[in-house]
Amino acid sequence: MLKEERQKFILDQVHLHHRVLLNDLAEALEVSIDTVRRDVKELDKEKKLKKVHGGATSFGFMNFSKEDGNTYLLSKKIKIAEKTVSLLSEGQVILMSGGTTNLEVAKMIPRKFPLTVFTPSLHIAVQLLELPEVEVFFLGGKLQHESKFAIGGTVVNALNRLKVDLCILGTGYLDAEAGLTEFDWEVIQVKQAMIQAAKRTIILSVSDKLHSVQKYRTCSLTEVDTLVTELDPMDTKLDAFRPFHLKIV
Amino acid sequence: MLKEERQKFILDQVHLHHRVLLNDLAEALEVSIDTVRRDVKELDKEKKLKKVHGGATSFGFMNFSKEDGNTYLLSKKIKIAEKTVSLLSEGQVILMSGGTTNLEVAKMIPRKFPLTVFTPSLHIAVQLLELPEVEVFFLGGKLQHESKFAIGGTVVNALNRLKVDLCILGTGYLDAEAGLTEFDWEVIQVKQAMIQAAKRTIILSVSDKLHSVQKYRTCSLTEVDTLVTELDPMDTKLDAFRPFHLKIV
DNA sequence: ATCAAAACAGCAAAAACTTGCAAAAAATCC
DNA sequence: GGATTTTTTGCAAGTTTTTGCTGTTTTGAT
Repeated sequence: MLKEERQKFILDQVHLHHRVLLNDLAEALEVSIDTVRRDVKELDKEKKLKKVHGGATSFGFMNFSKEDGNTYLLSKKIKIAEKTVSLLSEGQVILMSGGTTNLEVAKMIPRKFPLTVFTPSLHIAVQLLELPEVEVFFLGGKLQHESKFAIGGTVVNALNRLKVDLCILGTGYLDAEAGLTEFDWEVIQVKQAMIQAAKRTIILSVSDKLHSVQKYRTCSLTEVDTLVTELDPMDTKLDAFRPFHLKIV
Repeated sequence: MLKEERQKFILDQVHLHHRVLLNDLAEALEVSIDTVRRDVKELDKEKKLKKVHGGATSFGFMNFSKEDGNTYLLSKKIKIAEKTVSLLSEGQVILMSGGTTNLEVAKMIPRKFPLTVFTPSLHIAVQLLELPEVEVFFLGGKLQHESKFAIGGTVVNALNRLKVDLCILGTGYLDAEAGLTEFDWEVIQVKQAMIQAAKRTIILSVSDKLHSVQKYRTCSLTEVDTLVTELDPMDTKLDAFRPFHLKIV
């Protein structure tokens, strides 16, 4: 294998997952950790990535720069993604909806973490296919143009015949009274079926979206098992959600 | 063997695989490693490729642009795509398989050309979603990691319940005797179901793939209605395919 | 403060590269 | 055609690069 190939692989991985561990790289590339270390050092010198203790990250990652509001939001989502991934177990069969937060979860899953994932989201599917140990099943149906999300009877029917360990709902607006709400009725149908098909449901929400209500209701908070935000679980902003039997992470 | 031929071969290999090892070249060309080294050094000086330790890479190798610098093949595929699009009618319901040639077709469809497309290929689906007038239905199933193509019983079942105007088969190897062949058995199953579900079938093939045979057979040429290549329909290279009731475009 | 993991520095073996050179092949000239 | 020049090719000796391993130091988390 050429050094250039190795470095390209490393760069691809960094861009794909925001961060990588040297150990994982060494194993994936079948070279010693020293070689990977040297490669990363070089790439760092060329400003292609940022070397950190134990691994490497892409630029803009963990950059809490105030000027760029987007990176700020991104870091919140990454925080959520980290928490979410830590809730997964190897070999689980899970459902994942769409949304950028869920996309971060997909990016954060370790390279050799066996999993079976069903999803109606094109973006999620594409991202997950980067992971060799993840079996990806796409829930086919009519695709929405902007969201790249599959909707319609086909999806719901497929979900009705499914029983999985876990459902991870990405997007969505959250409110203690109104529960989980959406502005798209078609998406509601799919998400409801997803919740039904799963033993446990996790919802991910950046704190900005808490206490906001949309047109249609997906479910009440009692149907949800776990809530993941970027906040400390003890944060007072989350008090409104404590009356439900939620595990707050 | 002439030096010129050798260097042409080297360039072809680099363009095809984006990288080559000097050792492989020396073996393939049956010359000493020094000769290859000198050739590569020359080509590097002429900026035709980039010499690296142990081999050579094409330019843009490190640019993670994904789009290959396979320009000569690409131009053929674009030619095919143009011809194919001209065969479509507004409002048709069609099936599209995967492959880079079909991807060019998807890129070539005019922005306001109403169409309904069913596909098991992630790449094709993503591309088609750029077109506001195209309704995209994804045939869900288990996704292959490299090809991003949905396979398995779910796909085949969905196809069995479908009846569309047209099926456009992208990849695949073509031979007058052997018919349409593939190296992946799972993909065969899906393609066969696609052909069954369509009234008419068009196959796209760059002339390089004509007269090549793979392990498994998708169908015979009698089941196909139209063959699109980048060649002139009267080209003698296509003579072998005329005995069938094909429309050659 | 402690301890395990990660980084570093130095070293040695293997692979790749360079240079110089001579034989072989090709081109040129008479 | 034959001699001569030029180019090309393969080989050998010496140099550089790459890589994995050793032991040591640093780092980060508890």
